[in-house]
Amino acid sequence: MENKKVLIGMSGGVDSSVSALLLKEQGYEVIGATMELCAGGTCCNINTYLDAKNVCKSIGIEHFIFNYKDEFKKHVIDDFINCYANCLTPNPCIECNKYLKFGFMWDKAKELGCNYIATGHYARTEYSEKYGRWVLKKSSAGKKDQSYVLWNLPKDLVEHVLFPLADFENKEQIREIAREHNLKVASKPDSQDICFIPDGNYKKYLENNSDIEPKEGNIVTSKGEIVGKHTGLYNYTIGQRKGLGVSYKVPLFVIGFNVLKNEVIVGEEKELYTKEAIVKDINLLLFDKIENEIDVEVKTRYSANAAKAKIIQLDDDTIKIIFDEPQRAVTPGQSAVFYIDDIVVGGGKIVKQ
RNA sequence: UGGGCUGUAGCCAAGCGGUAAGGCACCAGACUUUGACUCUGGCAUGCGCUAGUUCGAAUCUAGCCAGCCCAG
Repeated sequence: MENKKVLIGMSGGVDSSVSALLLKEQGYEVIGATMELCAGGTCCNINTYLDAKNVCKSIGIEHFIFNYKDEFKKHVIDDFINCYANCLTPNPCIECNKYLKFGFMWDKAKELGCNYIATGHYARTEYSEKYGRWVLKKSSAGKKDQSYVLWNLPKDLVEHVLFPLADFENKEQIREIAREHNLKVASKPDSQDICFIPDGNYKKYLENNSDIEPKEGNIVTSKGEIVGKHTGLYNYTIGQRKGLGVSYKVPLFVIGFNVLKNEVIVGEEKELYTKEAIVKDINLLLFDKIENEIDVEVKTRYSANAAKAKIIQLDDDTIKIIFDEPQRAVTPGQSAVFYIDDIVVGGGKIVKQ
């Protein structure tokens, strides 16, 4: 008999609550799990647990709370701090998905005898005849699609992952379902900031939680002209325009850093475009290895449009991207995710432009 | 001290007699994994100062002040 037991990660929000409900309606044996990740975050306050527990109670499933604070600190927060300390712009959600949701939580699922793990992400998994394997795909949600933040989940896990929201096109439909079933979280606002920095003030967070210290320096143009002062390299990301406090003939954007001289380098918009990029720490989902150059579409930021490009695997851990058209603000630390049609080929972390 | 030039919002800058363009910065809102990008909206009753000419002046005139350049 098929094992239809699934552990679903529940954040106490609308998406994961409705996901649990849908799985139950589809005949799965559902267990809800809420991860305790950090004290005081939007993901981990007392209401989070209560909301999740209440939802589970009203749809009639079991609910557990698991403490992963240490793991979260080690794999997500420390990485986040490290990135900023090295002038990289991190995606903490990607680390959290890889290590916590689709790592430790999967271990827990197996312990509980589950064959599946589920989350409320807007993404899709399905078996592809063409490729002869389970694939991760974009959801129907268009702009809300979250396949980008899932590129780093373990390849052999794809067939054990369920995304009940795969076919929904917008969040209103999901809220509607929640209302129909009288779930109290139906109107809960979307989360958006980084969960462990609820006020969005990551500058203050870094200063209070790491060795990083504000160290003033010059803002210089690519030609070496000093145009202003910065408040510490970690406060800036490539492509940034606002908050420089520099007035110039044309808008200036951050185009790079000179770590040795503690300088932020700024330039005009056209200086933000690059034709090539190198990514490391790659994870390939669709193929085991990329033999030759292949044509894909690449997203270099969560909200960026996919751009046509060729990718070449240089070694086990490295891929070179050559864009058909130069791309704006390709930023070290961010993930590049490759797609063929709607299927996630894989991805990697951008190391240099 | 003579000669020349300049003085418009935090910065750059149009206007050159008809009732203050624009860009940058900044602020607010939308969007958002990013105080990122993008979008939308806001931002000089006043044009170095003081008099005058005029129906009307940032625009013309006089004096003054400040800065820059050249000469000494």
